[in-house]
Amino acid sequence: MAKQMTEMLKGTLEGIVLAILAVGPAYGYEITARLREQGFADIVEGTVYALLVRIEQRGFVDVTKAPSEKGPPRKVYSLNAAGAEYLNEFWKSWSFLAERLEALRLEGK
Amino acid sequence: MAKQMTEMLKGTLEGIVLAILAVGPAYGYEITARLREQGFADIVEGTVYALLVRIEQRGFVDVTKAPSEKGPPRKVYSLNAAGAEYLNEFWKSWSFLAERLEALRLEGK
DNA sequence: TACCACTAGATAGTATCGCAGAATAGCGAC
DNA sequence: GTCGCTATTCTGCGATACTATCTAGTGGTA
Repeated sequence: MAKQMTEMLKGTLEGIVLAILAVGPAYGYEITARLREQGFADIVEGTVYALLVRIEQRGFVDVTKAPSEKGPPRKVYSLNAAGAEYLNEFWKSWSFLAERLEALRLEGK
Repeated sequence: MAKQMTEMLKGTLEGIVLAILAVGPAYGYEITARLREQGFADIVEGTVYALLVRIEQRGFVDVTKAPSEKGPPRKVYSLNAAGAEYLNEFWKSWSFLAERLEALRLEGK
């Protein structure tokens, strides 16, 4: 993927993962796989796990353990109230940015 | 500013500045002022100057000096062919991200 | 003179992402 | 029963970009 994507993801990936969790609880491995399916082919697992640790420490998600058929137990994350509010702020920031960029794109041609 | 914006700007601010330069040549102080007018109130000048140095070193802009009525001479940046192409790639990355996020936002409610 | 607006830059600090690899845990084959 | 495979999580280092704050030079004005 374009190297620009790497930098663009900083700050947005967090929102993306929170948005995924807003749809329903999920665990790290699953989230990574879902991102890959949706076209974020180059997102490394380590990145997702680190992000999950961060949002857990900031209290945006609740965590439960669930057994897996194969492999270590899954850590299932679900968005809580604080996380939902933070996600809402994220959407505001994103909307602002997207509007500004759309305006610039039109202006440029 | 929401702290989210700071991280979100990484990778996008570069595209924003290039898009501004696509409209017409401009110098650093002017670009900063224009960003502030457009709602990016908290972007500090040092950020813009550092960014301009980067895109100059990567060969995306041509630079000329122009005298100022008040103050030191202006460094006027204008987008060249390489910069235009890079900006085009930026728009592609941005479009992809914006589409994915829009889909997620709809899915979430 | 002193201050303000304009213009450019430098330094140190912080946060996020990529990469590579280790660690853990269950299941089937041999 | 141990070897290997898959699923799942975690960790440490390096690269990059933005912020905050400061330095510094020019010219007009009170």
